[in-house]
Amino acid sequence: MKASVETDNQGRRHALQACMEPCAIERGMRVLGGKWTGSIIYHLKDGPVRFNDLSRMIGGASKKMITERLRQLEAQGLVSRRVVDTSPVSVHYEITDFGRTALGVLDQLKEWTEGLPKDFPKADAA
Amino acid sequence: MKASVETDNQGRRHALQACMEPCAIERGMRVLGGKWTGSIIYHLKDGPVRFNDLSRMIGGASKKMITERLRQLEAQGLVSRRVVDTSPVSVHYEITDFGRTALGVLDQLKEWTEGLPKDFPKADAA
DNA sequence: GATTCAAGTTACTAATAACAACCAGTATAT
DNA sequence: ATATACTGGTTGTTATTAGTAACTTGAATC
Repeated sequence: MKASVETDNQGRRHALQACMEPCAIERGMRVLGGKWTGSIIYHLKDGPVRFNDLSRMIGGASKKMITERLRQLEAQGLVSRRVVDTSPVSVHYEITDFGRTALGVLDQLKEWTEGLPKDFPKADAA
Repeated sequence: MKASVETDNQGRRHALQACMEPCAIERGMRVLGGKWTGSIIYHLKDGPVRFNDLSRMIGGASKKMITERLRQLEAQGLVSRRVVDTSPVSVHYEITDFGRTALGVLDQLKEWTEGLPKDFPKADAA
Protein backbone atom coordinates (compact mmCIF):
# COMPACT_ATOMS: atom_id res chain seq x y z
CA MET A 1 0.00 0.00 0.00
CA LYS A 2 2.90 2.37 -0.40
CA ALA A 3 3.12 5.03 -3.06
CA SER A 4 5.63 4.52 -5.80
CA VAL A 5 6.46 5.68 -9.27
CA GLU A 6 7.12 3.40 -12.22
CA THR A 7 8.38 3.86 -15.71
CA ASP A 8 6.26 2.18 -18.35
CA ASN A 9 7.47 0.52 -21.54
CA GLN A 10 7.47 3.84 -23.33
CA GLY A 11 9.59 5.59 -20.76
CA ARG A 12 6.70 7.50 -19.27
CA ARG A 13 6.54 7.76 -15.52
CA HIS A 14 3.33 7.19 -13.58
CA ALA A 15 2.56 7.33 -9.90
CA LEU A 16 1.10 4.28 -8.24
CA GLN A 17 -0.93 4.69 -5.07
CA ALA A 18 -0.64 8.43 -5.36
CA CYS A 19 -2.46 10.36 -2.70
CA MET A 20 -4.95 12.01 -4.97
CA GLU A 21 -7.22 12.72 -2.11
CA PRO A 22 -5.11 13.76 0.79
CA CYS A 23 -3.84 10.61 2.44
CA ALA A 24 -4.13 9.71 6.12
CA ILE A 25 -1.29 11.89 7.31
CA GLU A 26 -2.69 14.88 5.54
CA ARG A 27 -6.28 14.32 6.61
CA GLY A 28 -5.19 13.88 10.19
CA MET A 29 -3.15 17.04 10.07
CA ARG A 30 -6.17 18.92 8.88
CA VAL A 31 -8.10 17.87 11.93
CA LEU A 32 -5.40 18.35 14.54
CA GLY A 33 -2.88 20.54 12.79
CA GLY A 34 -4.80 23.77 12.44
CA LYS A 35 -3.09 26.58 14.24
CA TRP A 36 -3.82 26.25 17.98
CA THR A 37 -6.05 23.22 17.51
CA GLY A 38 -3.64 20.85 19.17
CA SER A 39 -2.97 23.24 22.02
CA ILE A 40 -6.67 23.68 22.71
CA ILE A 41 -7.37 19.97 22.86
CA TYR A 42 -4.34 19.44 25.02
CA HIS A 43 -5.35 22.10 27.51
CA LEU A 44 -8.74 20.49 27.91
CA LYS A 45 -7.39 17.09 28.82
CA ASP A 46 -7.59 17.60 32.59
CA GLY A 47 -11.20 18.75 32.69
CA PRO A 48 -13.57 21.43 31.44
CA VAL A 49 -12.18 24.91 30.97
CA ARG A 50 -13.99 28.19 30.49
CA PHE A 51 -13.58 30.22 27.38
CA ASN A 52 -11.64 33.12 28.79
CA ASP A 53 -9.46 30.87 30.90
CA LEU A 54 -8.56 28.88 27.85
CA SER A 55 -7.80 32.10 26.09
CA ARG A 56 -5.53 33.13 28.95
CA MET A 57 -3.73 29.81 28.99
CA ILE A 58 -2.96 29.88 25.31
CA GLY A 59 -1.15 33.18 25.42
CA GLY A 60 -0.30 33.57 21.79
CA ALA A 61 -3.72 33.03 20.31
CA SER A 62 -6.38 35.70 19.90
CA LYS A 63 -9.93 35.15 21.09
CA LYS A 64 -11.02 35.04 17.52
CA MET A 65 -8.78 32.09 16.78
CA ILE A 66 -9.85 30.32 19.95
CA THR A 67 -13.48 30.81 19.01
CA GLU A 68 -12.98 29.55 15.49
CA ARG A 69 -11.06 26.47 16.55
CA LEU A 70 -13.53 25.61 19.30
CA ARG A 71 -16.43 25.86 16.87
CA GLN A 72 -14.63 23.61 14.47
CA LEU A 73 -13.73 21.08 17.14
CA GLU A 74 -17.29 21.14 18.40
CA ALA A 75 -18.68 20.53 14.92
CA GLN A 76 -16.30 17.60 14.57
CA GLY A 77 -17.29 16.16 17.91
CA LEU A 78 -13.92 16.43 19.62
CA VAL A 79 -15.03 19.05 22.11
CA SER A 80 -18.36 19.88 23.70
CA ARG A 81 -19.68 23.26 24.77
CA ARG A 82 -21.86 23.77 27.82
CA VAL A 83 -23.37 27.04 28.99
CA VAL A 84 -23.64 27.24 32.76
CA ASP A 85 -26.28 29.56 34.17
CA THR A 86 -24.15 31.56 36.53
CA SER A 87 -24.03 35.29 36.54
CA PRO A 88 -22.44 36.27 34.32
CA VAL A 89 -22.93 33.07 32.42
CA SER A 90 -19.92 30.90 31.95
CA VAL A 91 -19.21 28.59 29.08
CA HIS A 92 -17.38 25.37 29.68
CA TYR A 93 -15.52 23.51 27.00
CA GLU A 94 -14.83 19.87 27.57
CA ILE A 95 -13.03 17.23 25.60
CA THR A 96 -15.28 14.38 24.42
CA ASP A 97 -14.45 10.69 24.51
CA PHE A 98 -13.80 10.93 20.82
CA GLY A 99 -11.54 13.90 21.40
CA ARG A 100 -9.56 11.86 23.90
CA THR A 101 -8.58 9.44 21.19
CA ALA A 102 -6.42 12.20 19.74
CA LEU A 103 -4.45 12.73 22.93
CA GLY A 104 -2.02 9.94 22.13
CA VAL A 105 -0.88 11.67 18.99
CA LEU A 106 -0.57 14.98 20.80
CA ASP A 107 1.35 13.42 23.67
CA GLN A 108 3.83 11.92 21.31
CA LEU A 109 4.16 15.17 19.40
CA LYS A 110 4.81 16.97 22.66
CA GLU A 111 7.47 14.48 23.62
CA TRP A 112 9.13 14.74 20.24
CA THR A 113 9.14 18.50 20.35
CA GLU A 114 10.59 18.57 23.85
CA GLY A 115 13.44 16.42 22.64
CA LEU A 116 14.42 18.91 19.96
CA PRO A 117 17.61 20.92 20.35
CA LYS A 118 16.96 24.03 22.40
CA ASP A 119 17.84 26.37 19.55
CA PHE A 120 15.52 24.64 17.09
CA PRO A 121 14.67 25.87 14.59
CA LYS A 122 17.99 27.54 14.01
CA ALA A 123 18.18 31.17 13.07
CA ASP A 124 19.11 30.42 9.48
CA ALA A 125 16.22 28.03 9.11
CA ALA A 126 13.53 30.60 8.66
CA MET B 1 3.88 21.90 34.70
CA LYS B 2 0.30 22.28 33.57
CA ALA B 3 -1.36 25.55 32.74
CA SER B 4 -4.06 26.77 35.05
CA VAL B 5 -5.92 29.90 35.97
CA GLU B 6 -6.30 31.21 39.51
CA THR B 7 -8.30 33.96 41.10
CA ASP B 8 -6.25 36.18 43.38
CA ASN B 9 -7.39 37.80 46.61
CA GLN B 10 -8.87 40.68 44.70
CA GLY B 11 -10.93 38.54 42.40
CA ARG B 12 -8.64 39.03 39.44
CA ARG B 13 -7.90 36.03 37.31
CA HIS B 14 -4.40 35.24 36.15
CA ALA B 15 -3.05 32.44 34.07
CA LEU B 16 -0.32 30.28 35.53
CA GLN B 17 2.02 28.45 33.18
CA ALA B 18 0.42 30.16 30.25
CA CYS B 19 1.93 29.32 26.91
CA MET B 20 3.20 32.77 26.13
CA GLU B 21 5.59 31.44 23.62
CA PRO B 22 3.90 28.66 21.79
CA CYS B 23 4.15 25.55 23.92
CA ALA B 24 5.48 22.18 22.83
CA ILE B 25 2.36 21.06 20.99
CA GLU B 26 2.26 24.25 19.05
CA ARG B 27 5.96 24.36 18.25
CA GLY B 28 5.84 20.78 17.09
CA MET B 29 2.88 21.47 14.89
CA ARG B 30 4.74 24.28 13.26
CA VAL B 31 7.50 21.93 12.25
CA LEU B 32 5.40 18.97 11.15
CA GLY B 33 1.96 20.49 10.68
CA GLY B 34 2.56 22.73 7.70
CA LYS B 35 0.42 21.76 4.79
CA TRP B 36 1.96 18.71 3.08
CA THR B 37 4.95 18.65 5.43
CA GLY B 38 3.91 15.44 7.12
CA SER B 39 3.08 13.76 3.84
CA ILE B 40 6.43 14.65 2.38
CA ILE B 41 8.39 13.27 5.29
CA TYR B 42 6.25 10.17 5.31
CA HIS B 43 6.78 9.50 1.63
CA LEU B 44 10.53 9.69 2.11
CA LYS B 45 10.65 7.05 4.81
CA ASP B 46 11.45 4.15 2.48
CA GLY B 47 14.37 5.78 0.73
CA PRO B 48 15.37 8.75 -1.41
CA VAL B 49 12.82 10.08 -3.86
CA ARG B 50 13.24 12.43 -6.78
CA PHE B 51 11.51 15.75 -6.89
CA ASN B 52 9.04 15.05 -9.65
CA ASP B 53 8.26 11.59 -8.32
CA LEU B 54 7.47 13.05 -4.95
CA SER B 55 5.32 15.59 -6.66
CA ARG B 56 3.50 12.81 -8.48
CA MET B 57 2.98 10.81 -5.33
CA ILE B 58 1.47 13.66 -3.41
CA GLY B 59 -1.27 14.34 -5.87
CA GLY B 60 -2.99 17.27 -4.23
CA ALA B 61 0.04 19.47 -3.77
CA SER B 62 1.50 21.79 -6.37
CA LYS B 63 5.17 21.79 -7.22
CA LYS B 64 5.45 25.14 -5.59
CA MET B 65 4.25 23.79 -2.28
CA ILE B 66 6.50 20.77 -2.55
CA THR B 67 9.47 23.01 -3.25
CA GLU B 68 8.69 25.31 -0.36
CA ARG B 69 8.22 22.50 2.12
CA LEU B 70 11.34 20.70 0.98
CA ARG B 71 13.39 23.86 1.36
CA GLN B 72 12.03 24.35 4.83
CA LEU B 73 12.63 20.75 5.85
CA GLU B 74 16.12 20.95 4.45
CA ALA B 75 16.86 24.13 6.37
CA GLN B 76 15.65 22.43 9.52
CA GLY B 77 17.73 19.36 8.89
CA LEU B 78 14.90 16.85 8.53
CA VAL B 79 15.56 16.19 4.87
CA SER B 80 18.67 16.33 2.70
CA ARG B 81 18.95 17.24 -0.97
CA ARG B 82 21.40 15.62 -3.31
CA VAL B 83 21.95 16.47 -6.96
CA VAL B 84 22.92 13.45 -9.03
CA ASP B 85 24.87 14.09 -12.20
CA THR B 86 22.74 12.18 -14.64
CA SER B 87 21.41 13.63 -17.80
CA PRO B 88 19.15 15.37 -17.22
CA VAL B 89 20.23 15.88 -13.66
CA SER B 90 18.09 14.34 -11.00
CA VAL B 91 17.62 15.59 -7.50
CA HIS B 92 17.14 13.14 -4.67
CA TYR B 93 15.51 14.01 -1.42
CA GLU B 94 16.24 11.83 1.55
CA ILE B 95 15.10 11.81 5.11
CA THR B 96 17.89 12.44 7.64
CA ASP B 97 18.42 10.58 10.89
CA PHE B 98 16.97 13.56 12.63
CA GLY B 99 14.00 13.49 10.29
CA ARG B 100 13.43 9.87 11.19
CA THR B 101 12.78 10.84 14.78
CA ALA B 102 9.55 12.43 13.60
CA LEU B 103 8.23 9.27 11.98
CA GLY B 104 6.81 7.97 15.25
CA VAL B 105 4.51 10.93 15.56
CA LEU B 106 3.47 10.62 11.94
CA ASP B 107 2.85 6.90 12.24
CA GLN B 108 0.60 7.43 15.19
CA LEU B 109 -1.23 10.23 13.45
CA LYS B 110 -1.75 7.99 10.46
CA GLU B 111 -3.15 5.25 12.64
CA TRP B 112 -5.46 7.63 14.45
CA THR B 113 -6.73 9.06 11.20
CA GLU B 114 -7.35 5.63 9.74
CA GLY B 115 -9.47 4.79 12.75
CA LEU B 116 -11.78 7.73 12.17
CA PRO B 117 -15.31 7.11 10.93
CA LYS B 118 -15.37 6.87 7.17
CA ASP B 119 -17.58 9.91 6.78
CA PHE B 120 -15.36 12.08 8.96
CA PRO B 121 -15.54 14.99 8.99
CA LYS B 122 -19.28 14.98 8.56
CA ALA B 123 -20.93 17.16 5.99
CA ASP B 124 -22.25 19.58 8.61
CA ALA B 125 -18.84 19.93 10.17
CA ALA B 126 -17.36 22.29 7.66
C1' DG C 1 11.05 18.90 -35.37
C1' DA C 2 7.67 18.23 -32.00
C1' DT C 3 7.01 16.27 -27.58
C1' DT C 4 8.69 14.63 -22.99
C1' DC C 5 11.43 14.73 -19.40
C1' DA C 6 14.26 17.10 -15.55
C1' DA C 7 13.62 20.53 -11.44
C1' DG C 8 12.00 23.99 -10.43
C1' DT C 9 10.10 29.74 -11.06
C1' DT C 10 6.93 33.35 -11.83
C1' DA C 11 2.79 35.85 -11.63
C1' DC C 12 -1.43 36.10 -9.86
C1' DT C 13 -5.56 34.89 -6.91
C1' DA C 14 -7.97 32.70 -2.96
C1' DA C 15 -8.04 31.33 1.60
C1' DT C 16 -6.30 31.69 6.47
C1' DA C 17 -4.52 33.86 10.35
C1' DA C 18 -3.28 37.99 12.73
C1' DC C 19 -4.40 41.80 15.99
C1' DA C 20 -6.70 45.38 18.32
C1' DA C 21 -10.94 47.42 19.24
C1' DC C 22 -15.39 46.81 20.43
C1' DC C 23 -20.18 44.92 22.29
C1' DA C 24 -23.83 43.93 26.02
C1' DG C 25 -24.60 42.75 30.48
C1' DT C 26 -23.17 41.91 35.46
C1' DA C 27 -20.35 42.43 39.60
C1' DT C 28 -17.02 44.40 42.34
C1' DA C 29 -13.63 48.31 44.02
C1' DT C 30 -13.00 53.07 45.24
C1' DA D 1 -21.82 56.69 41.70
C1' DT D 2 -18.58 55.72 38.66
C1' DA D 3 -14.88 53.39 37.00
C1' DT D 4 -12.97 49.06 36.15
C1' DA D 5 -13.00 44.00 35.47
C1' DC D 6 -15.41 40.35 34.52
C1' DT D 7 -18.42 37.21 31.20
C1' DG D 8 -18.09 35.24 25.96
C1' DG D 9 -17.60 36.47 22.27
C1' DT D 10 -17.90 39.71 17.26
C1' DT D 11 -16.18 43.18 13.83
C1' DG D 12 -13.04 45.33 10.83
C1' DT D 13 -8.87 45.37 8.72
C1' DT D 14 -4.40 43.84 7.56
C1' DA D 15 -0.54 40.11 7.05
C1' DT D 16 0.71 35.73 5.87
C1' DT D 17 0.02 31.41 3.47
C1' DA D 18 -1.70 28.38 0.08
C1' DG D 19 -3.42 27.75 -4.43
C1' DT D 20 -3.29 27.33 -9.62
C1' DA D 21 -1.65 27.47 -14.20
C1' DA D 22 1.77 28.84 -17.22
C1' DC D 23 6.56 29.25 -18.10
C1' DT D 24 11.85 28.23 -18.17
C1' DT D 25 16.39 25.90 -19.70
C1' DG D 26 18.48 22.26 -21.54
C1' DA D 27 18.97 17.40 -22.87
C1' DA D 28 16.74 13.08 -24.76
C1' DT D 29 13.32 10.65 -27.19
C1' DC D 30 9.68 9.70 -31.12
